[in-house]
Formats: sequence, structure tokens, C-alpha cells
Amino acid sequence: MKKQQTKISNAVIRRLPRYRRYLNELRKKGVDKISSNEFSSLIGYTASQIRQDLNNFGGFGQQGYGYSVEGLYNEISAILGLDREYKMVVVGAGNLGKAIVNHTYYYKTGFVVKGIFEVDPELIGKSINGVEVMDYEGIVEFVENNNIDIGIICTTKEVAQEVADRLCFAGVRGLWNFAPIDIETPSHVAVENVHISESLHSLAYHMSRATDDKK
Amino acid sequence: MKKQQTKISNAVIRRLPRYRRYLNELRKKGVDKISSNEFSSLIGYTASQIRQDLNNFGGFGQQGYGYSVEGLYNEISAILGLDREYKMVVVGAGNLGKAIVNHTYYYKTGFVVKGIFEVDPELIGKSINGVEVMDYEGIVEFVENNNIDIGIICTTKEVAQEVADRLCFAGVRGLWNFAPIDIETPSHVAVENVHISESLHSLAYHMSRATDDKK
DNA sequence: TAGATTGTTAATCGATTAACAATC
DNA sequence: TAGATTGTTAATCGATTAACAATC
Repeated sequence: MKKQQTKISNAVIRRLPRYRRYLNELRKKGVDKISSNEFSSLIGYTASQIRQDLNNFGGFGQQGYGYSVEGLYNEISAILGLDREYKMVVVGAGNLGKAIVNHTYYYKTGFVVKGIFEVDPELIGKSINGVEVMDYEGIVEFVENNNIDIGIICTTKEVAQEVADRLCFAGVRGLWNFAPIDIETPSHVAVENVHISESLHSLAYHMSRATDDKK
Repeated sequence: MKKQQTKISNAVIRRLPRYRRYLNELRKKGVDKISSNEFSSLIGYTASQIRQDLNNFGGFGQQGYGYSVEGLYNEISAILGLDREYKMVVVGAGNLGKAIVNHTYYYKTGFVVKGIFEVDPELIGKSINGVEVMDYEGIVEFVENNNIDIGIICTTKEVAQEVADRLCFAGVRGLWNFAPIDIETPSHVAVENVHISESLHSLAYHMSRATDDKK
């Protein structure tokens, strides 16, 4: 991370995890180096775009050689902030909440679920992949005492903003929202609204176009 | 849908579900009409962009009045292809698969899960929200016999492409992929790769920026 | 060194915003 | 009719691609 004077566009940031994912696959295959041209044909962005994107953050390559796969993977990880651990809580122990707990468990990433919160007394006290399901009433105290970084919202859209407000009050620095509503946060709390069903609608659009074209 | 001569950019298509979601909320609140200016302050796009976006598909408004909320909601639904029913199958009865079945059950949308497919004998024969879990071996026959439109991939990334190939062979017209890999399909099969964890990486990026800024 | 490939500037392309004439 | 607001063209802005000098 050498430069970073100008603001990086969101389009660039959205591409970084994809670069990282491909680099990780190469790394696991034992590939040492890659040129922007080789990477281009693999990942589907132009070589020019790849070099342009990376040079927003620094000169990670070497002229005449290319990029070190391992090195670039680590650089991008650091840029994304993935070189540290994030403590998270999940609100809502339904299937989606469970799926997320399970995912972090399965992939063993730097994102660790420390607690799950629920209002349903049936679920409180149980445990999901070794993580305790607790009463939603105690969430503020838990977030404060455990230095939780991220709140994951897996509730209905009706209570999502309320839950978000409480999590922000308790001191999280980021929210990952799966409720179908746009969560608002104070400017110091980052938020990512996922909107899974909107991607299904986009799929439906492309499917009807494909059908229309045949006529 | 009057025009549609030129190709619509993906940026526009991604905004359509969001327009629709906000219109649905207005509709439920009993709001009859909305101007592009009012809509702008609600949804956070410029009035100009809203008008520009909509006029890709037709003149849905009325000068001096605005847009009919109900009318525009229906138009956008039709553009997205949401005025019909989609039959779907889920592959993988883990937590994510369950969450999706539950979601379509809960929201009663036009997307109906007709079957769930698994390789784990422990799960085959069970039922999730009234949908039977079947042996993955029988998926091609099922898709053919039940005119399935969409395959939902909730498997590991190792088998995801293989599952995709089989679904395409069986005749689905769209794939909704949750495995962390980019699924390839023949051009007549639409595909939406979700990549949930990439949105978490983007969140991490914004969180580290916020922290850096404080320094 | 010569060849390869980056880093970076310049050119192009596309998407967003502004402006305003058309019209309800 | 006058006022409001769309539909649409023109201007601007930003992102992508192309080109090439720098350099390993």
C-alpha cells in the first residue's frame, strides 16, 4: 500500500476480491508468477485494466517478469484488510444465520462468529457449530465486552433497521445486512447491503431476454 | 415494454429490482403517484437517472403529473420477467440450500422450489418446507419431467461446475450459483454468480479505510 | 544486452447529469 | 390556460482501453 492519495472507485474495490480469489487458486496450484496478459485470459478483465487497478495501490509487478502470485495475493489481502481477524455477531438464528455461521466455520477465514442473538426462547441456549445462541436483550453488553467488529443482520426487514441502530450504538464498525432493505448507518460504520433476491431478479431479466431473442 | 431496440447496460438492469422494491413499499403504503424528484430523494439516484433508466423501456410517466406507483411497479415487474412463475431446483440441502427454500416459502414470490437434490443418504427422503429432498442421481429426469426453469447451486466449489453442466444438459434456462467459483454456461443459459463472501471483503476494505482515516 | 512486461499517460468509450422543449 | 413534470438531447464526468516509454 504505497499510494492511496486519491479516492479509489468502488468498481475497483469490487474487483479486488475476485483478483484475490483467482490468485489463491493459482497459489494452491503452485504457480509462482503471472503476467497481466496471462491473468487477463484467466480472469476475463483486460490486461490494461488489471495493471491500472493494481497501480492504484502500488507497483506490485516487475517489468519484464510479471507479478509474483504469492506476493500479489498477500498485497491484495492487506489492501482489503484481510490480514487481521474480525469478530462478528449474527442476529437471527434462522436458516440464513445458520448458513453464515456454518460458512465461517467451514472456510476458517479471518471472520469469526463469536455469538448469535435471537428473540425466540426456543432457540436461546442452543449452540450452532459451537457458537452459543443468546438472548437478543444482551447484545449491547456482549458487543461491548467482546470488541465485536461486525454485526450480521439476518432478521426480517421489519426489525432490521432497529437491530442495526442497536449494533451501531453498541460499537460495531461494520454491518453485513441480509434483510431486503437498505440499512442506514452513521458515517463511521461501514455497511454492505446484500440483497440476494435482487440478483435473482437480474437472472430472471436475462432469462426472459434469452427467450425473447429466439422468437 | 415499447422500445428495446438497443442493448440495455447491466448498470441499468441492476437498478431495476431496487426501483421495484421501493415502488412496492410505496404501493403498500397506499401512495398513488410519484415524481422523479420525489423518487430521487427517496431512493438516492438522481431524478435524471431515474427518467433516463425508465425511458430505456418506454414512456411510463405523464408530463405534469409523474408516475403511477402501481403502474410503474407492474411495468418494471414485467421488464424483469417477474410476471410469470419460475420452477426451481436446489442442489445441496445444507444450511444455505435450506435458507433459500425457506425464503421462497416465506416470501411467496413467483419463484417456486420444486425439488431439492442431495448426495448424502442421511438427507435423502426428508422434506424441507414441504419440498422433498431427492437423490442427486435423479436430477436430470426430474428437471426434464417438471419443466424446471432455474437450478440453484448450493454445493462446494469443487463440484459446482459439474453440477452446472448437468443442470444445463437437463435443460434449465438459468443458474443461480452460490458456490465461490465463476460458473460457465452455454450462451442460452443465463447465470448469476452470487459470491457472498466478496461482499464481506468489500465491507472489510471500507472498515479499514474508516479506521485509517482516523489516524 | 535484448526481450518482455510493467507503470503510466493519453485516447476512447460509456454512463451519468444537466438542460430544456414537449406535453399533460 | 398555466404549472408541473416528463421524455430526450446535449454536456460532463468517470471508467476503460490503448499506447508506449521506463526498466527489470
